[in-house]
Amino acid sequence: MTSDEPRWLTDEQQRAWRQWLLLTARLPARLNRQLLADSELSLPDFDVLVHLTDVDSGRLRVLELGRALQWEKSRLSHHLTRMERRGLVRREDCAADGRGFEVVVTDAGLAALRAAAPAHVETVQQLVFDGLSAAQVRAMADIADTVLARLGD
Amino acid sequence: MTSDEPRWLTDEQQRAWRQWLLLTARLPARLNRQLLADSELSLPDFDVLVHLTDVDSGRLRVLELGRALQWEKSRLSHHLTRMERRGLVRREDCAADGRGFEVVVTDAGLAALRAAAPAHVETVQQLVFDGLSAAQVRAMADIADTVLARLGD
DNA sequence: CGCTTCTGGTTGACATGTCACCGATCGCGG
DNA sequence: CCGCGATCGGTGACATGTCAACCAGAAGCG
Repeated sequence: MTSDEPRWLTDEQQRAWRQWLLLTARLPARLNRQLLADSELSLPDFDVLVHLTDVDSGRLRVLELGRALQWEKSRLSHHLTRMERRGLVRREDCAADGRGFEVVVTDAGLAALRAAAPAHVETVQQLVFDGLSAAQVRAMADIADTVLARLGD
Repeated sequence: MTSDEPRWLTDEQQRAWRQWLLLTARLPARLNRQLLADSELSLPDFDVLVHLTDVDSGRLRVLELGRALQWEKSRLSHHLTRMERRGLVRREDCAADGRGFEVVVTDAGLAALRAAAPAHVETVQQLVFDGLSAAQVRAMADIADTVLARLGD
């Protein structure tokens, strides 16, 4: 038996896979370009600020933020350093745990987010949701859920 | 009328969107890690080699390769330089057009691709397709087609 | 032919992301 | 209280990706 023969993709799968690869490369690139052109924020900056402002306090432990974004800690650390240098967020010592820090949105960060959001959301609407039926949106969420579950954590 | 009020995402859309963002961040990262662990290739390397070996001659104009991958030309140029340094591909002058180059897979590149492919395909199967129904695979392709069409080109 | 413009591709500076490793603190068992 | 592994987070070196500027050959046009 050739039981160790790889399970190659069927034509259907191959087509879906290649299209998906193209999409995951091009859509974020496009959104990033739109954000940079219309605001002071990059797409990663935007993500960080969205998650921070999701919470009332506008303040999150680095670890919590990392969990929400699902970023590696070193990536997050580097990015926070860059955002801190630009005055978008601030690190503050954490009273409860001497090792940790809390990340706080600054006024400038909040202002930048508010300025960037409308055009960004409109772009997402136009590029993605305007073309999809409600059923497709559900399918998209289901597919993402399924695969994310297989990725673990 | 507040006709310039941004069209915020509905809850359904918001959920689908956030899951999709997570997926597009984490799945490529995972695939890249698997490739690097099990072979000499990164995910971008793999993409380049797949497209090159798609053609019988194993040789493509830089421009053609760029179109197939949908990469920016400078990204492709940088990446080819790195791959050339590692002996995976070779640039050759193009007879038909003095400005252009042809990219050729080397024996080492071909060997690396053949060595990396089985484990990579198996990983894609396990993480993605084993969890999805045939209908979901079709939905995935349709969604990708639709959004790619809206991205233009 | 000679001039301009367009095109294929490269380069350098810089932003982003990853890996491997470090250092401090916490928390728990002895 | 001490010791020690686990946890929180940062750092440096490096790979990857982007933007803008550039250069050489091609192509159109007088």
